[in-house]
Amino acid sequence: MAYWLVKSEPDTWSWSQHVKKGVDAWTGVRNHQAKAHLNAMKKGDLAFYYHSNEGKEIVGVSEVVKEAYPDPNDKTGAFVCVDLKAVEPLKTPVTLATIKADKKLADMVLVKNSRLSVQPVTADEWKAIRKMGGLK
DNA sequence: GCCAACGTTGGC
DNA sequence: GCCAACGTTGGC
Repeated sequence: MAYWLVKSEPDTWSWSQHVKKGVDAWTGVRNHQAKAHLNAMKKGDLAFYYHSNEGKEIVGVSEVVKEAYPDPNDKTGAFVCVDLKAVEPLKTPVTLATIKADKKLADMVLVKNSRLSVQPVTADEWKAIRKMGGLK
């Protein structure tokens, strides 16, 4: 079981849209590092859902329900996407500022390489953020 | 194959 | 809206 963090601009695709749809394809990745992470995702892995620009906070938890396959929106066929299912929202969103202020989390990829849209999260980071978000 | 120029992302 | 950081492109 691995943990991830995926980012979306709420303007484009927000958590509430994700929840409404239930399962949706995580498309639009056009970066090779992010692609490598998508390829590493396994069915049943969990991912934090992060809102960039608006909010700058982790708002929910999603589950990988389909492993990487070619992105239907990518004409070149070079990039992939996965299917994610909305699992549960955080009771309290965990903001970027909060993460930066926490010693345990200050070296997360989210802080170090904020532009990467799909990132690995360690088990420790996962637990800490769930707790901060008000989940068991 | 190097590197400068450019475009995009995302925090502030 | 600005700008720093990063990735990509293209000239040499």
